[in-house]
Amino acid sequence: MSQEEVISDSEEYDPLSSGLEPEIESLSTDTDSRMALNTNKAGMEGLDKDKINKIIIEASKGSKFYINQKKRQEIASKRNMKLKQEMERITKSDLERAILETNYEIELLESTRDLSSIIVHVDMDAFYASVEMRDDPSLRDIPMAVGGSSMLSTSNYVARKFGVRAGMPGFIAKKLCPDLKIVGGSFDKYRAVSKVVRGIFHEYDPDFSPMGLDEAYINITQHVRSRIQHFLIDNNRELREDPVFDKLDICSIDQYWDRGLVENIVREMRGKIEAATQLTASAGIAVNTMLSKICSDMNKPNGQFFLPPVRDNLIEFIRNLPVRKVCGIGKVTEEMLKSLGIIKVQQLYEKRAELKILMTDCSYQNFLRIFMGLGSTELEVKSDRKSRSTERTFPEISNPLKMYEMLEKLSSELSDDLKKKGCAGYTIGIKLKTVDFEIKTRVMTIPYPTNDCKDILTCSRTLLDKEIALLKPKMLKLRLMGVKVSGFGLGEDELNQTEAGESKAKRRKLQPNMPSLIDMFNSNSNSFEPPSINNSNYPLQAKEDLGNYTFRNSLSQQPEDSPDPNPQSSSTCPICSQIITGGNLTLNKHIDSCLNKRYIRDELSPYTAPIKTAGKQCKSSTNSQLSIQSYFTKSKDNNHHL
DNA sequence: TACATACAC
DNA sequence: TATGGTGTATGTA
Ligand SMILES: Nc1ccn([C@H]2C[C@H](O)[C@@H](COP(=O)(O)OP(=O)(O)OP(=O)(O)O)O2)c(=O)n1
Ligand SMILES: [Mg+2]
Ligand SMILES: [Mg+2]
Ligand SMILES: [Mg+2]
Repeated sequence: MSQEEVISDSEEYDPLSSGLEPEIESLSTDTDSRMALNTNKAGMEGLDKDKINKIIIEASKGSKFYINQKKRQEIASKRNMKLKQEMERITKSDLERAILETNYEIELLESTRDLSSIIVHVDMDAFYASVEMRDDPSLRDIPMAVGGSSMLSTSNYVARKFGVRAGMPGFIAKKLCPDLKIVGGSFDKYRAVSKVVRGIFHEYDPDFSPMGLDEAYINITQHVRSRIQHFLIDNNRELREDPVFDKLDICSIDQYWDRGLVENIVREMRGKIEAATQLTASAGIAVNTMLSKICSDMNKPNGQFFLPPVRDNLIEFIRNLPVRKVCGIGKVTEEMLKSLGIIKVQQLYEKRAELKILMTDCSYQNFLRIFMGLGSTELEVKSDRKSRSTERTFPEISNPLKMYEMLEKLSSELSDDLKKKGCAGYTIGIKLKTVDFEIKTRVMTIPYPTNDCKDILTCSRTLLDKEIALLKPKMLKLRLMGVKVSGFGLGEDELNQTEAGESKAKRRKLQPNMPSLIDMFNSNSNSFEPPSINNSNYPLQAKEDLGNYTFRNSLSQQPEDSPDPNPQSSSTCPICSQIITGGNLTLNKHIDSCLNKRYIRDELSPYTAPIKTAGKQCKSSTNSQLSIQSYFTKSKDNNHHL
């Protein structure tokens, strides 16, 4: 039972935990949350977590990945301690005031409660794995997963019993389950299946909202109502025999939330999916997206769960759940809340005043809505994509020439993709992941939108060169590179349609006369970024295929072009463009200080979980401050509404 | 705007 | 031997 006793033999000496902050360290409750098995998934109930985690940790220990996870965990843990201390320091009077405020906000929110919509969340069971099992019967009864030895996309339910799940490296999964069969996937196949499934969703709600390939939110309110209508008034005999009405006593359209009817219709939809694809789906039925999403997991696989549209029912339902079940609350938020003593949604409610004081308004509002069981009752119209990107993991690269080659491939891919989609953006970015799993992103904005391969390459090279220069004399060792274009503004099609579009288009019409990026770099006139310096002293072996890129030389000097400057000369800081005199030592010191300004803002990084998940943005709380104030002025006269 | 972080699938 | 790829939202400066 007592874990302290069990782990004593594996306890490590941790230099970070000695000395300075003994009381904080001793309070640490979270040591492995980032590495441990995440059982928040259907089919993973009742596993021997301790045994599985031991294997996972054992297989991971000492790896660069593990070290990085540990580091991040430490940061989050410290942030959580501090948060807890802040909570303990809240004064009684502040708390009382916050309770009054929060109760009033709850009351306002309560008045927005809408139980009228039937929101269904449908999600395919073990999607990729099920497709592969369907197509290869030998996989059907054995533990299997889709992916490779370094990463699994998903696993079937047999494998989940061993702790094997999506996002787990295959080689670790093999340790958990030596008989695990790992098969490679084919995205095209899943996309094709998805198309079929979406066709069925469309029959029930033309405005359904897909989330990824295997799931969607479907508002079937209208479908059910018109189905009743036809059943009641249509003289068509076939419709009168609509089987979903079997043994039900439906005599009015107002009975559209009838449990039997709604469940039959959802069962029918799942049946159509299975008939069309030989794959099973599960569904959740509730009054909003937040709840229906949770419900679709309740009876997985091949099941459905109906949450009655009754306020007290759904509040009881949600409050008994661990906060982690809620979409948008992941590992980090779970741990953060745990440090405040919050595990179940009920405790979210009990600590509402503390949360109001401690959290940003956005997070706090989100927690309010969660414990009240509120969510989106309308599905959002699919909004345009805001960015496109491509990235790749590879065996370590530390030679910049190889990095350039990679950027070239990525830029070309991204450019093709952008052109195919007919979009172009002002902002070009790169993503780098070092072999230590540290992630850097760098972006630059240019004066006109582009989807041109050369432009993307030029910019991404500039950004990369800057990082290389910055890190010198340390070597940049990468395991991943990526390129991204964002800031689309208006797409090509839209440019000439709206009025705003036209004026924007006009502003961009200087394009024909606008110098190309390359020209801008060459002329060095008023360049939007200081010219990059690549005076790194890596061994740069000339390669045949470098000749293709005439702009390469204009972009950044080759190492021999800019040898290490005279130790006494002045140079430009690649970060702030300031001119630094006094040789390399001074320059490096300056760069270090710039680096610190740039990357080390705060010992504790902010807590930044995204709130928006599915459905329409909450229209509520546009002016909660005003509401609170009006409450206080009002409450002087009548505070009975508390 | 730029960057890091968290989350979903 | 080995820990993914694509996209969005949020906090801070
Ligand atoms: N980290 C992840 C999670 C999921 N997927 C892919 C594979 C899944 O099959 C598909 C759908 O994701 P789900 O979360 O719905 O998981 P499954 O459908 O596999 O299982 P479940 O039955 O729990 O829905 O997305 C992925 O590539 N990487
Ligand atoms: Mg699924
Ligand atoms: Mg899914
Ligand atoms: Mg969650």
